[in-house]
Amino acid sequence: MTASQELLKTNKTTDDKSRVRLWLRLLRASRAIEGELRERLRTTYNVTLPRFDVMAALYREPEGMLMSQLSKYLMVSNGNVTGLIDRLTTNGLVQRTLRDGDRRTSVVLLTKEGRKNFEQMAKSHHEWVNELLSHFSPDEAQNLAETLKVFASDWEGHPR
Amino acid sequence: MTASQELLKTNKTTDDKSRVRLWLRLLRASRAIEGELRERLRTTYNVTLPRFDVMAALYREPEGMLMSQLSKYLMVSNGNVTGLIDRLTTNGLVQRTLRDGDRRTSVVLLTKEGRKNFEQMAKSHHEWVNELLSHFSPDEAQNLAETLKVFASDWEGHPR
DNA sequence: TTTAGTTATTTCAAACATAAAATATCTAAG
DNA sequence: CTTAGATATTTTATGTTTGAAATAACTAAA
Repeated sequence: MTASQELLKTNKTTDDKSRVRLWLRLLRASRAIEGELRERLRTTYNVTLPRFDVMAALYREPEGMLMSQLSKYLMVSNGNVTGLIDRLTTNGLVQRTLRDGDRRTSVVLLTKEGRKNFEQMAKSHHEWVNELLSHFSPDEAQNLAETLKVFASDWEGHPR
Repeated sequence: MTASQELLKTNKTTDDKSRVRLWLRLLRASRAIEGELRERLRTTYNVTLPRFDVMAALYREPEGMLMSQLSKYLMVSNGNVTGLIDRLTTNGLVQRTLRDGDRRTSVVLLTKEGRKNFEQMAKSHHEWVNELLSHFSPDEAQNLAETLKVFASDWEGHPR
């Protein structure tokens, strides 16, 4: 075996292991942060993480979003969004409106109460994230975020 | 306002935004990868991701694990593990044994069929992860993994 | 216009997940 | 020995999530 073949083999192996390890670390990191945020949202605001996520998505779009847009943006199934919106609607935080000429679609948006409610939570959420990621310097955070950008663009369109 | 105060303020702001952005990217990345692996596991092996995760954990411990160890390692609740193990047991992939002198605990381990079954899936899983993370070079992957190590150590013990 | 195919959403069944309460067992202080 | 507290697991109620099937509405070709 030549030196370059040896190098190639070595790289392949390192490669394999390092990527799997990276994936496991990535998964553990997000589970840890997600779990902590979930608990704080629950104890502080009596809200679940999925509901917070929905409200965060809707807050960014004052004009509202289609169910399918929400589903794609949050990367969860359509049926899942239906249930979440149903429950948020029951609580008066969200409302469905029929605005298009398209009667299949319903535009979902935060109610006034929903916006007010979210703004409070968002402030805490913001601080918590900064606390939980305080290990990273601003520069590190920026670099890391840039590195992870690929996924957003590469896979955005994947239908579920 | 002095120059240093200005700088401080600027840094604080950058800081805030970059960390939140990092968290959102991290979350999107793991959701994207997780979703893809979930689908491939389902279509190829007719297994759910949570069950795969349990089997992966047990595979690393031929002597078996306690329910509480599993729960902590996978970062999910106790009750959740009970259900997963129940279903895996029904399928003959996992078994509970009473080995200790402690009758509260049950040691869970893969059956022979479970091990054989997992080994097949693990091979594909390994390849898939390498494919899905192929955007990262081995060096990048290694560095990134090292960077994310903090979470494993910082939060490992957090009870849920 | 009719209708075949597409798109948007909901419904459904099963599984997954959480948090709190219940159960069972162990441990150790008195 | 008794019992108060700790530990390990399961049970329960509620909510989340998926994937497939059903429903409803739109679009465009014949």
